[in-house]
Amino acid sequence: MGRAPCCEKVGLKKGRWTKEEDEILARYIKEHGEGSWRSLPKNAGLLRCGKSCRLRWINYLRADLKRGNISEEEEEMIMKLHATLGNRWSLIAGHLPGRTDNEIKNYWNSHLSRRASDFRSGGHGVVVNLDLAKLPGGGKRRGGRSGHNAAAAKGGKVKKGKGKEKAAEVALQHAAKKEQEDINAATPSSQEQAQASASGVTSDGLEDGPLGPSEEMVSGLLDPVCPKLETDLDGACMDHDSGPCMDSYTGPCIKSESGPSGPCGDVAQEVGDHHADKALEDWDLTGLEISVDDDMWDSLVWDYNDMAVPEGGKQGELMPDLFFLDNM
DNA sequence: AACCGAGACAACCGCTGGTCG
DNA sequence: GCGACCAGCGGTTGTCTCGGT
Repeated sequence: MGRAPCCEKVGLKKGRWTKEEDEILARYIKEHGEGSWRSLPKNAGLLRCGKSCRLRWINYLRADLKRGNISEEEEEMIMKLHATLGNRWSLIAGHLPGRTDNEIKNYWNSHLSRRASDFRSGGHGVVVNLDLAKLPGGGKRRGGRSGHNAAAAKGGKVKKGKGKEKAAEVALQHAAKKEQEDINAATPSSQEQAQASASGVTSDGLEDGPLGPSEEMVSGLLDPVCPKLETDLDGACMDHDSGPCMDSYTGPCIKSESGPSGPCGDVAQEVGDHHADKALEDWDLTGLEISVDDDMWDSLVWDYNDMAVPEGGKQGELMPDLFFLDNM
């Protein structure tokens, strides 16, 4: 059967919005506020679907939107956030005031993904494929409104985001820190990198754990409340029985790879620099009810490619810091 | 000047999760 | 507990613009 369409499509206008329609919509929202998108077009006298109105408002008419080119800082931020969040454009957009998910998504698809792809295809750095589909909730589409968003929709202004956004925030904080630390650090030799590569952080043969990590666990790792990893590991890397490398990486980033199941779900991170000795001092598992032996690691899929530094190339050229895996 | 292809961006579509009756 | 409704998300498609031939 399928569900009924979200709105009667008969007689509804599609395609580009006219200036008049924009004015009507903007005026109506100014008077009545956002929300009730389903009834909005009817009440406002627009021959548009509620969804269309919402999209138009969010992506174009909102007063707080920043128009114009994406700055280098914003671009870098997008790259970083994408490394952490994958194609979660709304979360990424949440960290870029005045930018919409649609805008960022378009920008990524037309600019950054190619850059990242080009960089990767040049054999630069290491690719770590983190299969978010293996994470509960991680690989799934995050449609729907969250509870707090629902609350907001009911009238209250509730700050968006919980675990994943927090994760992004912390990741960025650490990225900034790491960037400062790493920027002067000696670039490890290819040999060192090869050693790092040989440390066992590979994906083949990895068995999926019976249960993946809970979203709370993953978020918890990056949660500012208890983010610090502390480890008694001597080595920089956890082997793949115990989990992904917890070392500090810097390097170029990032590619989103489409799997057979579609574009979302996989985040491939290009990791160039492998600071075998830096590692873990910043991380503290204290307070997290997990251990490095936890099953959660088993469901992460790692795919190391080439560790070689591009000839004459500088690692970190494209993306000087990588933090998600650092934090893991 | 006309055509064509690529790039950029706006909008649509299908699906999802949360809420509510 | 269930289903309908709703808002939101991300992928995809459509349209416009611009540069090259």
